[in-house]
Amino acid sequence: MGRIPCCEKESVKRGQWTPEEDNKLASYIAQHGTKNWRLIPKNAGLQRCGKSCRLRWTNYLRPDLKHGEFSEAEEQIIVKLHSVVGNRWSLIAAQLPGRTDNDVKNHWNTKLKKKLSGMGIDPVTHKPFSHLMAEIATTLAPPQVAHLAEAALGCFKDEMLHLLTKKRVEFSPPSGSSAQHMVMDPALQHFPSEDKDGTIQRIKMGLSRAIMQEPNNSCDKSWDIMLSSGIADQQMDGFVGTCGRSYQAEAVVDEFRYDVPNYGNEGEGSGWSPSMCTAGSTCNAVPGDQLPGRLHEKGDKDEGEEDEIANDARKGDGMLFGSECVLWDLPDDLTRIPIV
DNA sequence: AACGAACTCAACCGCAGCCAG
DNA sequence: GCTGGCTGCGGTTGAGTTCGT
Repeated sequence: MGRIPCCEKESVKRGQWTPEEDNKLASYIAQHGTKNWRLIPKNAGLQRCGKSCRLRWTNYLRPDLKHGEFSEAEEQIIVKLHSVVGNRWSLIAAQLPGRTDNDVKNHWNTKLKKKLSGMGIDPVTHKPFSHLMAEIATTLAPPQVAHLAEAALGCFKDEMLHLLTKKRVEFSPPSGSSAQHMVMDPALQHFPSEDKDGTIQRIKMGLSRAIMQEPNNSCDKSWDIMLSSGIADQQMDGFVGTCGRSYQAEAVVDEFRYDVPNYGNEGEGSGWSPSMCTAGSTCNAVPGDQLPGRLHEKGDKDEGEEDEIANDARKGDGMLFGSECVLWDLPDDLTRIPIV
């Protein structure tokens, strides 16, 4: 037994609302309120489905709605809340007076997701991509890696493709860098980079290769995933290097950033908050320890040791230091990946 | 100037949860 | 406790607009 439809599809109008329809709906609701959406179109003299009326009212006609650009403060709130509650748009919108869940959802999908991706942060987990790559390559046995890699590929594919196809980066390792010693599998160098299928194939092959390799140098492996998949030289703009391989590509990070007072990006963007870290992530930042996207390992290092590693990282231009791997041209505390 | 690609956002769809009977 | 109807929610679509070549 199927559900009865909310209205007869043949007799209802669909698509854009006209000003006349808006007027009818708004004036009816002003008089009678929003009780029983099924009856509203009938009583208001509209050839619309009740659901359509409700949507029109809640997303557009409600007098308390704010129209226009999202402010930076609103964007910060969305990012912070999304890192905690995920795609619970109505919950997020409830914290933004005058904004609807549809507004928030659209803004996230069209703007904020791309901004985060451009910063090298996975908009799903709010962790740096590099951290996720490292997790894939280091923490699991090959059969599990295969599954996780497949899942991750699904999550990132769109962002990767977007960046890959939007802007091709000329890739020239700085002279004297260890990058010059890097050998790339020739078989992987000839994928047609503008072809989406080719791109997907490259990504998949890179992941497959990483899975097949011995897990003796996990940091190299995470690099190889990106390198052999063709991501590193085309898409990973702003990638400074990893594990003894140092590169400098054109930074793609735009005006939006997790800004950190006293942290090298002074004066840009607005404040970082530990709440931007995903719930359940490795982030254990506390107020006063405001480091962007930092991969906090509770109790893994004492302060002196941390400082030492941080200094080493600064000196070393993206090398492998002790048990951590510096992956991104972002503030170094953001990018240090503890190697499991 | 023309055309195609990319982007935006209003609207739709279908599922899930809630609640009254 | 079960059923049916209503509402809310999140994902998706597509028309209109803007941008790039």
